[in-house]
Amino acid sequence: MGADEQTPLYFRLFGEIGIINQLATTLLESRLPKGLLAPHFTVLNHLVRVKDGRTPLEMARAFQVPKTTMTHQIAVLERRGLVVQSPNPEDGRSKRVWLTPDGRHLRERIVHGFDDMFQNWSDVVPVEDVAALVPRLERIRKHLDAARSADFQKPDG
Amino acid sequence: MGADEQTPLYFRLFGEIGIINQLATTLLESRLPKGLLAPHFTVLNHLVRVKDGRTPLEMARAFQVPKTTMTHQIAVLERRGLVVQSPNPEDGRSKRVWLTPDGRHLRERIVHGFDDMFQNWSDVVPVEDVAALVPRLERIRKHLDAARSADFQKPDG
DNA sequence: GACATCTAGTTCCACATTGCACTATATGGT
DNA sequence: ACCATATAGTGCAATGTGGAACTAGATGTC
Repeated sequence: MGADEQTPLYFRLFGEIGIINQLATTLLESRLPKGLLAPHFTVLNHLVRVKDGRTPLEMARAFQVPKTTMTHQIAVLERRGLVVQSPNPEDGRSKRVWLTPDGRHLRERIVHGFDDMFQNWSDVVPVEDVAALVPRLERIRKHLDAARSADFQKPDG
Repeated sequence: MGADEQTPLYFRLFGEIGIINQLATTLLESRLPKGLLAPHFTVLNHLVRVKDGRTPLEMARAFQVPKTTMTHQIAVLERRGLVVQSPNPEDGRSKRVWLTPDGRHLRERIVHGFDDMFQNWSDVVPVEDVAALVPRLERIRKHLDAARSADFQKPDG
C-alpha cells in the first residue's frame, strides 16, 4: 500500500479518535458540577488512580500539558476544596498535591454514575472488545509519544 | 463482569483515547504554520474530504461544536485567505464556505508531510491493524452519539 | 397576507489554555 | 563557599471555547 492510500487511513484513525474524545468529553461534562470541566476531573481521577502527593510538574508531564496549565487546573480544584497543596519537604521550590475527602467522594460519585450506562453498552460494545482495543491503542500511544520526542520538544517539558 | 470492574475499563478506553488525541494534536500543530491550530486544520480537512460549500451550521454539527465556535474558526481561516464565505442563495440567513486554492494547497502539504512518518510506522502499527481498529471505533462513536442524544441536548445544537 | 415561532449567524462575555518572562530554590563545578 | 546554570512554580497577555442574548431572515398557522 503506497503512502497515498496509507496516510489518509491514519488520518481517519486520528479523526475518529478526535470525535470520540469530543463526544466523551461533552458527556462527562454534562454530569460534572457546574464550573468543573473534563480536564479538572481528569486530574482528580489521576490522583486517585496513580496516588496523590504528586508534584504539579509530575502531573503536567503525565498529561503532556504545559506547567502553567496545570497550575491553573489545580487552582480550580483547590478553590473547590477538592485538593490541597502542601510545600514539598524535599524541595523548597516544589509542592505536593493531596486529595481531600470531598475530592475522593466526588470522583467516586461521577465514576459510578456511569455504571448503568456502561452496563447497557455491553451488548453493543462488548467488554471483551474494549479489552482487546485498549492494548492496541496503548501501542499507538507509546509510538506517538516516541514520535513526539523525536520530532520536537514541548516547551517547559 | 460486574459494573465495578467494567466501568473502569471503559474509563481506561476513553483515557487512552484522550491521551492519543492530545499527542496527535500536539504533533499536528507542531507542523502547522504559526497561528493555525488543530481545530482550524480539521475544518480545512473536512471541507476537502466532504466537499466545500457547506454552511457554518452544517459544519458545526459535523464536529459537534457550538455554532459560535465554528464562527470563530471560520473567521481565522478567512483572515488567512484559506477559505471564503459567500451568501447562501437558497437562504438569506445563511452562508456557504468555500476553499481557496491556498486552502487546498496548505491542506495537501500538511497531509503529505506525514507520509514519511506513517511509512515508518507500518512495522510497529501495521496498516492492517489500523484498518481493523477504525470500524470498531466507529461503532463506539455511533453509540456514544446515541447516548449523547438520549442524555441531554447540546445548547445551540 | 399578518403574526407567532423558528432558525442561521454574530456579538459579547466569562473562562480555559499556553507562551514568555520572572522569582525562588537547587545543583554542580571550581 | 561562590557562582553559573538548571528547575519548580507563578503572573500576565494573547488567543480559543462556548453560553446568553441579539438580529435578520424563513416558515407555518390562521
